[in-house]
Amino acid sequence: MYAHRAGGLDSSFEHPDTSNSSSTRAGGLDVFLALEQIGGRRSFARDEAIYAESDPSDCWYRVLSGTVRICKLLADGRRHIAEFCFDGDCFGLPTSGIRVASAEAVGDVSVTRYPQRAADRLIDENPLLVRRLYDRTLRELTHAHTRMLVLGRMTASERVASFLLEISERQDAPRVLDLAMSRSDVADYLGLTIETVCRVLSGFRRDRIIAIPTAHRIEFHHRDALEALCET
Amino acid sequence: MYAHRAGGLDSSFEHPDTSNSSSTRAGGLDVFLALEQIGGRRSFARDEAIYAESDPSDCWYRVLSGTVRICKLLADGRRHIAEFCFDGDCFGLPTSGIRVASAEAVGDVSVTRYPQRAADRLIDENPLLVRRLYDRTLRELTHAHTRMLVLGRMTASERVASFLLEISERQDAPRVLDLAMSRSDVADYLGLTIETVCRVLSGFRRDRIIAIPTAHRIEFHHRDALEALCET
DNA sequence: TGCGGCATTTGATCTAAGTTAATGAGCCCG
DNA sequence: CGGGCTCATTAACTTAGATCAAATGCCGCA
Repeated sequence: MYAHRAGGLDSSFEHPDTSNSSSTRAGGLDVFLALEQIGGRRSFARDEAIYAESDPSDCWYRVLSGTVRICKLLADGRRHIAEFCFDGDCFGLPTSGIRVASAEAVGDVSVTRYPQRAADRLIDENPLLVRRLYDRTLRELTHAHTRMLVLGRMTASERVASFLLEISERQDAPRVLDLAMSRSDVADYLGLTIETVCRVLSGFRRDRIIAIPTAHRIEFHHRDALEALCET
Repeated sequence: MYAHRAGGLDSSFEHPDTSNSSSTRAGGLDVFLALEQIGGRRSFARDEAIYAESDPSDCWYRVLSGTVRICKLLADGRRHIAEFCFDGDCFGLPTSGIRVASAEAVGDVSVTRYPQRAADRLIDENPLLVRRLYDRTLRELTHAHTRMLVLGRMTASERVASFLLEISERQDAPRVLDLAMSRSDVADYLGLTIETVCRVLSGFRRDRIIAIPTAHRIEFHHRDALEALCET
């Protein structure tokens, strides 16, 4: 249930033929190359804002390296992280003309920036591309539904277990996991507090399910125990 | 923050020209009419399953009347409702070939059923239609992100307030609200228990924010108090 | 190498919401 | 009309996780 790739465009870009769409192949790779052309590269330092909530939304992004967090805030400062984006993931796609969440660099990050107008033109001209974007978004929606189940119905241990497994799958790291984000980011992603995240991790270590050589590195010793915790 | 329409296809169908897409108008209404043609009508009784988790997924649906709930279950029976679908909302759009959630009739429901293959063919032939579906899904994703914030970071009162406002906006009922769903559905939608939902509603009534003439009818007396509770 | 500051961890208490249990209110069907 | 459903409500008590508080450890930098 933690298995997914939130950013599907990456694979679509590199291997368009793996799509199960029955779309015409006319245009082929050119479409995606063209999209790459119109993107400009940007870099952001740790904790820097890529865009803020309520900013006008005139472009979207794709992560080249590093990790990005998508955040929503409540008036009193409570924070929720909707998503972490890794290499190849897209974020900031337009819904209305206004950002409904902010995007921040977790560590140093570089991204490709796609101006909305140019991308829109390209999208309108290339049915295949919309189809890809559509399929990708549908997959993200599925992931969002899984996240809701986690946030709405899972215990602290189950949430942390599902987080570790999710990140390890997305980073394709079955044995050791390097977490770019702080405990506070993890807590805000899981709807918990820093202290609870620490306590659960310490518990897993005590039970020899994981090892924590440094705060940001997790070694999996009994992945099956984590999997058992978040069985649907 | 509760303002949205999860099902955008309804308006797209009826008023395609309100789209902000710069797509060619070639084809116009015909596209949507064609989609309507391939749909067949189905009816389901209260609590009947429209499809189940892990079923093969070969069609999708649009609500004609009644309310549908999209559910996910954990192994031990804990339930989460990802979404309620009302008139005009679409559900069950394909992500993989397997259902990742079940759909059930909250009350008596009638829907249009679109066979996947025929709809896919139509979609591939009509860029405009994909574009609409894409925009709609993007809007749903935004709604999902808001729901995550609710589930991850809001208190019981805030959750219930945001629920009442969300449903009242989606049903376009600013003064009185007829809830098709049970307290248990509401609880599973909000990540709470039945008892907590009752307690919060009773609290709102005690504070004269709402009246509850019958269990399934809510009258708004101080909508602003509810809005204040879920200010972002 | 040692110091300052921040992030993480651990421990002690508190509380919002869950659990358990009893009661009330519709409402269907005989 | 009335008994037996199910669903909703209210109350009493418990608890998972939050909050508050205090180490501990680690990393950058002089």
